[in-house]
Amino acid sequence: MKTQPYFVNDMSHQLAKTPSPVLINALVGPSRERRSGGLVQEIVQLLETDIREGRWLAGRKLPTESDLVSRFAVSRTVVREAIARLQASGQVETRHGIGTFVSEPPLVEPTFRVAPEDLATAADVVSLLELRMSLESEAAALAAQRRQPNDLLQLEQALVEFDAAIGADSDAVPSDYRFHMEVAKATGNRHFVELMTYLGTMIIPRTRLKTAPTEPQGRLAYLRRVHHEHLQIFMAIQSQDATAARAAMRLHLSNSRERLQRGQQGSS
Amino acid sequence: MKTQPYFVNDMSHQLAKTPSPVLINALVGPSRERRSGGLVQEIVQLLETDIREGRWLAGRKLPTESDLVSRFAVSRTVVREAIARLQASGQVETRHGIGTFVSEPPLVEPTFRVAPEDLATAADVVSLLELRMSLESEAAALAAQRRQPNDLLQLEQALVEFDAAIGADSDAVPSDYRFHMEVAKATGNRHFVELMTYLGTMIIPRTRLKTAPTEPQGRLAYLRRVHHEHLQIFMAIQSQDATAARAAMRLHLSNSRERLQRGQQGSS
DNA sequence: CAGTTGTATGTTGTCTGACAACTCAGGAGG
DNA sequence: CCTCCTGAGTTGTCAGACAACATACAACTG
Repeated sequence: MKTQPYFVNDMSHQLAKTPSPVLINALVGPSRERRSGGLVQEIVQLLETDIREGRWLAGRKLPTESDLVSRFAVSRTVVREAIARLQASGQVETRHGIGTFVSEPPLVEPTFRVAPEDLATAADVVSLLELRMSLESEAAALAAQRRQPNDLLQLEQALVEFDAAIGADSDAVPSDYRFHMEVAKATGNRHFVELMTYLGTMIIPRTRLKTAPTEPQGRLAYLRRVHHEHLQIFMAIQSQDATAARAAMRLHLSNSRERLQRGQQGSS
Repeated sequence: MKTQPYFVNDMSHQLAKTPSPVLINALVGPSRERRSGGLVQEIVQLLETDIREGRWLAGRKLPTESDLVSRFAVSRTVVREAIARLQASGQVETRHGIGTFVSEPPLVEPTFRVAPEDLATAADVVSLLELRMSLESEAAALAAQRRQPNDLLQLEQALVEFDAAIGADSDAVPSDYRFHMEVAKATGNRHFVELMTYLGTMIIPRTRLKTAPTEPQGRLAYLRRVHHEHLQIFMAIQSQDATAARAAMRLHLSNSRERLQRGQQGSS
């Protein structure tokens, strides 16, 4: 205890300001006794709840910075950083020389998502595969009815690509994926494409894990079968036979499902 | 010109500090000649691009605040507010007494969404309806295979509800929606339920607009037909006839589509 | 009287300097 | 060897000042 740490001795100002956080905590409630995670965080939460509960509606609302300073008994620095956080999260908007305004609530768009945790077990993947079956078999039927010349071209190219990937012993998953995407595109309905794209990004990483540990000749036979099934789908689409296309796609995917359920492979 | 405006005369400190923003702009390039939207904003953008382009990867990375102060020739206030913004948007994370760290990229979860703008025309709604057809016809088939006793109960209840709504001349859309949801639930596959829920929130507001302006007796006949179609679906599910369930649902929805395309009504 | 200009006031933006709290590494002392 | 203390580095908070911007209103001008 020979030397006091650097600058401690003059405590006068500290005595003047220490009450502040305590005061806040008293107002907030007995919950956060000691500062946890910073003063700014506290202020942010207070302001957020005020906004969320509509105490200040959209429009010219927030008190001035100096108001907040005296209300919360913190320095302007803290108030400003808190406001900066609110700005960054889009809850308020401040205009130089005028004030800070509550912005319209972002109106959280509902979306369809599959949580990655929901793909942990094989059963999870199967249930997603069922969704794909419903989607893709109908897509195949629509594609058969509506395919344009260019669609056929793209499909053919995807088939060639897949075949080449088999021969080159390279990764066939991308070409596989592409074929299915081309079918979706051939429907002429954007929604099929977009939903397939989403499901693809969700599933692909999984399948790769499972296709890896397979003996070469087993893999080859498997890929040939997949290619053959793709071919059936393609021919049905080419001849504009919606029913056949639907059936071929359904067969293809239900084969995948069986393989997956047997715990072997999981590509589409 | 008797009194100078408030505090102008002493320019000494101003001369000392004015160079800073200019200096920044010189470094950044000739683009933003005059300050536009605040210094903080500038720094935030600079830091963001540095992060996005991986100049500092995840881990202990960001220079200290005083480093940034001298690098950008701005005050620590600005640097701190810039960092506060980055924190709020989750790009960095700072630990008291240690430093500021680039956090793992938020890994923007891909999602499936239908932009409201994409539901403007009747054709848009039809293309979404096609998605529903693919989804729900398969859902009906799966429901027929797997329905539990409780599922049948719920379906029945939805039918009764719909029938009551017809008689009471009240809004039948919710009960209609409920029936379709119950079918999805009966699949035992969460994904069908969730996707249907999403599509429902997306579509419902539209259909309501179109079903409103209809003459009463036309409305009655229409609802009776819908009810009958629902009944067909229910019976197929009850008797575990997957094929019939699929067909009935397909018929139901393609009827809806035709009505919609004729520009008459748009309920499911 | 009407329109413009100047002024006062209030607001947010930025700068500066100081101190406080926290963390870690390294050395003194057991 | 282990423990504790110290010191240096870093972020957190405070306080006060000045700058830039916006608005209302009085004063001036035609």
